[in-house]
This record gives sequence, C-alpha cells and structure tokens, in this order.
Amino acid sequence: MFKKILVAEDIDAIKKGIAPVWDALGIVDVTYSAYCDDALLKAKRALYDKVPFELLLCDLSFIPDHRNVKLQSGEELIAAIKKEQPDLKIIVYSYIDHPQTIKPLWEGNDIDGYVWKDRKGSVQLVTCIQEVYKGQRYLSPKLSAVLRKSNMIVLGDYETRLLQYLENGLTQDEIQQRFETEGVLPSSKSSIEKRLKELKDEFNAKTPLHLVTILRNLRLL
Amino acid sequence: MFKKILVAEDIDAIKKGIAPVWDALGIVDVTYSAYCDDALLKAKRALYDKVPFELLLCDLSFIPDHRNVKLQSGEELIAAIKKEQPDLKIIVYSYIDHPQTIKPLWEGNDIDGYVWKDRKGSVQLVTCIQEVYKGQRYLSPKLSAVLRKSNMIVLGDYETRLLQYLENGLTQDEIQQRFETEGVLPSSKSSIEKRLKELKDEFNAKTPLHLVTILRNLRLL
DNA sequence: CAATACCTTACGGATTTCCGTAAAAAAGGA
DNA sequence: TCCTTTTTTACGGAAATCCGTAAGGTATTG
Repeated sequence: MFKKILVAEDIDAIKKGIAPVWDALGIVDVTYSAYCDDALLKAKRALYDKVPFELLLCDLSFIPDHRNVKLQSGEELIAAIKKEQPDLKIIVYSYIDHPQTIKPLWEGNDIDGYVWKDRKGSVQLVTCIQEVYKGQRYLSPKLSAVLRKSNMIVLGDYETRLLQYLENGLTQDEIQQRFETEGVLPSSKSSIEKRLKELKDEFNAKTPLHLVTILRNLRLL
Repeated sequence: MFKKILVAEDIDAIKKGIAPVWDALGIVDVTYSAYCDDALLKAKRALYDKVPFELLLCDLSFIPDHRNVKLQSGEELIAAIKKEQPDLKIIVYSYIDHPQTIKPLWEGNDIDGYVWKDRKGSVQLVTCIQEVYKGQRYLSPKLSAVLRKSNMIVLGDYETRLLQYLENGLTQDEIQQRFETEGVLPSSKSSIEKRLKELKDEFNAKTPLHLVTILRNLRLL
C-alpha cells in the first residue's frame, strides 16, 4: 500500500472525516494542506528531500480567503504538481459531478481516480485508493455512467469563449475585434453570427440570453 | 448541554468529520440522516414518542439521487420541522456563503446558528452549539460581516418576472403581450425598455445577457 | 383646485442583431 | 493537378434593441 500521501482539502470536517480511510488501509504518513499552494510546496520539498509523496488526494474547489494564493483550484494544483513529479498518483475527491469538469481531467489522463463526494463517497475512496495502488484507474460508478453516455456534448473552446464574451457584455463587433487581436479564428462578424445561430438552433434557443440560460442549466457552461 | 440531537448531512465524510465535536461537548445521543425526508420523519417519530430532539444540525444542499424525496433542501427541511416542533433549536452547517441564502434564514429567526463550512468550520461549530445551548444565537464571524455590510438589494416582483421572460427567450414585444394578458403593470414596451435600462444602469451592465450574468453572480436571481 | 412631481405610454431614429445569399478561401479526394 | 466540399468572409435588408424626447395620466401637496 502507499506509504506517504498528501491530502489537499480545505474543509476541516472532511479532513477529519476521511481519517478512517487511512486507518482501514494502514496508511500512517498522511500530510494535509488546506491550500493548493501549500500542497505544491510540500510536494516539492518532499521531492527535494528524496522522500516524495506517492499519492495526492485533492479536492477541486477551495474557498478563497485572506491568504494570497497562486493556485486557486484543484485543477491548477494537479497541473502544477504533475510538472514537478509526473509519476505521482493523483485522486480527486470532489462533490462536483459535471461531466464538463470531470471529462478533461479523466480523459486527459491527468488523474488516476475520481471519487464523488456523495453519501457513500468515503467508502468508494477506500476502493479507489486500492485500485490505484494496483495500477488501475478508478472512477465512481455514477460518474463513469455519466461519462459513458457519449451524447455528452462539450462546447468547444471557440464557442465557450464566444459565449463568455457575450456574457461579459461585449457586442458582436467588439468580439470580432477581440478575436482578431487574440488571433482566434474565425474572427469575422459573419462567422460569429453563424456559430451563434448554430448554437441557438442546436439548443432551440431564441436569443443569446435564452441560449446561455439553457446551457447553464445543462451545466455546459 | 444538549442530550439528544439530530444531524441532517448527506456527505458521509463530513458526518464522520464532525464526530469530534460531539466528543468535545460530551453529546452521546446523535442521530444521522442523509436525507431531509428521513430527518423529518425521525423528528416526528421522536416527538410522538415523547423523546424529542433538542437540536437539529443540518446542511442546506443535498445531492439528489435515486430516492424520491419531498424535501430537497435544508431550507425546506427547516420549514417543515419547525411546524412540527417550533421550539427545536436549529443550526445550519453549510459552505454556502451568499447573503441571499443566509439572510432570510437568519433574519426570519428560523435558525439559531449558521456555521460556515470552511477551513475552520468544525471549530466554530463547537462554539456555536455552546452558544445556542446558552440561549444565544451564533453566526460565523465572516458571515456576520458579510450580512452587515451587504446592502442586500432584492429585485422586485416585476423585475424578476421581466428577467425571467427574457431568460426564456421572449422578445420585448412578446413580454408586453404577456404582461397585458396577465394584467401586469406597467405593460407597455416603453416601460419594459425603461426598467431594463434602469437595471442595466444600476448594475453597470451593457446588455441584458450581461445583466443576468451579473445578477446571477450576485445570487439576486 | 391648481401646481408639481412622478409614472406610464407613444414615437422615431440610431445601433445592434438576425438571417439569407453569394463570393472568396481553405481543405479534402480522386 | 483539378474538382468537390467545406469553411470563412462580405454584404444587405429585416427585425429587434436601445435611447432620448415628449405627451398623457395619476397621485401628492399646498
């Protein structure tokens, strides 16, 4: 079993709540961080000291507080820590169940496990850690079902950016200019109009506001 | 100290994580429910058996799953349980920190305490329970600061309805017709335009979509 | 009752979005 | 390479919005 693991989790109750998991698995050397920056620092230090962590268990959402932090989310922590220690096993333990969040992590092979923080989450966590230790990947049953459903529409980068700009109050003209300076293609107003119309048609939306409302409800945005 | 308490919380890790709180306070009789409906049922049963709970600690968000439930949120549970047992002390333990959510609960005197599920949440929880036992009310410091300074704008009925129609993709013409048939005044297109402009000015929004985005972020919608 | 302020409505022009058509450019196939 | 298909862009008119102005209504106050 893993000997030395790192936990990045900000809610203290959860930190205490998963202690039984370590007992069940016989893991003694558990280090906690309530901040992503802190977790990264500890991982780097352990690596430098030649006693690296073997597993990172982390949340995705971290509440911002008075501390100035560079890494604001679990995703950023994962990306940063992978650069330092590419072979580190990573398990996410989060209550986020949106395919849009999970899919890039899971299919990008950034993580070895994803456990859904639900009513039975900490039970699954034990299984997950065991599987990952054996070299397998593990995804909570409910979530793997969600991901399997291949009708999982994910908005492209272009569409997401376009809609974000609209949400921020830019006119189509302004978006065109932005796209030009940013080198986003296609950048013409015609294309912007066309993509927007395609999206509206696809989701049966009558106006951009209607479209965004629908996409938000579908958690696609 | 309280002798018999009820906890409504769906995340199992948190359920385990707050166990030290009961130890610290010497509370032995703790009943857990992972569903609001179940919690209400247990409270009613205890009342019927003449051994009522003295305190309810509950979360606000509950993950929907296969179970068919009537009460979908902590707010609904609180409202329902108050009807059965008006003198029951209630403490909310949630990571929700939006004034719009907290204010109605707090100022409506529906609850005796609200603890923010943050990095130090379970420490505050101990204090909170002690205060509530002494007959005081308790609010996490950060949240009471938020409540004090937030000038808490609440949108009127008219504005809410107008924005809802816009979100549903209606044009201003269609909204005017709807208002006429529904007897909502003022119903003229001019007035609709004017209110919308006023809202946009008030919140520094450039477009209706921008406005709705801002209001959603402020949890005013 | 009159004067005032405020709200509602009507209207018109400027701006923006919407939508179809068609040309230009790029990508793909034989 | 040449041809076809797809994508991007340009353009123009229709529709919707945005915004200021002004007229009509209602309530308030002295």
